[in-house]
Amino acid sequence: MALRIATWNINSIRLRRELVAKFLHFHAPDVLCVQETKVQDPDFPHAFFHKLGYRHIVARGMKAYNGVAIISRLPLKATLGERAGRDFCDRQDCRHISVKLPGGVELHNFYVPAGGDIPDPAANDKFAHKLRFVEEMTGWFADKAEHKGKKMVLVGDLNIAPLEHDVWSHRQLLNVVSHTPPETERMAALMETLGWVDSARHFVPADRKLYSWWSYRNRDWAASDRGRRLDHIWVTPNLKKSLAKSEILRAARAWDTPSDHVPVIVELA
DNA sequence: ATGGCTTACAAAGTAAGA
Repeated sequence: MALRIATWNINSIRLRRELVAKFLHFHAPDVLCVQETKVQDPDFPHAFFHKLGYRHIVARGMKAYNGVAIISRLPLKATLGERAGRDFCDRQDCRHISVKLPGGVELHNFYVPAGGDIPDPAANDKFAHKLRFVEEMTGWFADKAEHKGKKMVLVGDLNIAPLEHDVWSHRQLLNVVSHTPPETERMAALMETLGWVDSARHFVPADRKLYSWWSYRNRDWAASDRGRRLDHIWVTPNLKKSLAKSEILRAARAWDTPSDHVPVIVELA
């Protein structure tokens, strides 16, 4: 039996719930992880997704900013207690939520801080926060006692484009937040912890351009195609042989009133 | 020319995204 997992930075779940419905209808993931829901938990549109057959929802949101949720047609088990997620950098800013899926796969949904404009932790607190956040993720996943032997999937808007061809111009973006060496080096260290497998690059060679985000500010995003791959689905090595398919839904960037991110999907056999 | 746009919010201009 196949398991389809998707991730999508939705940039307001209330504003774009019809777009999510369209995605669920045509792409039928079993589980959808969303980021930037921008809604407090009591206001999450549970009933809307229940009617679409997605009756299992865990959400962790706050007013105006951030927020993550897992929308599923399979039963979910919370693994981290009441709040369903872990706090990073001593902030309760709703950037992580995790559940266990039927069959035992543990799923982690992250919204890593964007990091602001200036790629210097001394001059920019947001960039410092981003680096610390990834370091703390690394420390946590490096704790073998907690994670040993588990089948795990890590998804989300990680806000880092790690490889040369995960951005439209490696040379021009080396000093732009999302593709700087301090970020990509930390992401590599995070991947090392459990030997995480980058599912999109498992199917697409490293020398092919691959993006999941295009700025709103571009006049014609498709023509200029100045994208970055900021959204990821990683699996632990014990799931590598189950990887059956990967898709980045570029077409969703052209949907009416789109998010600036598009859905990323993985299928596990 | 990467910021030209988009979102939320004790609503007119901020803050934030990345």
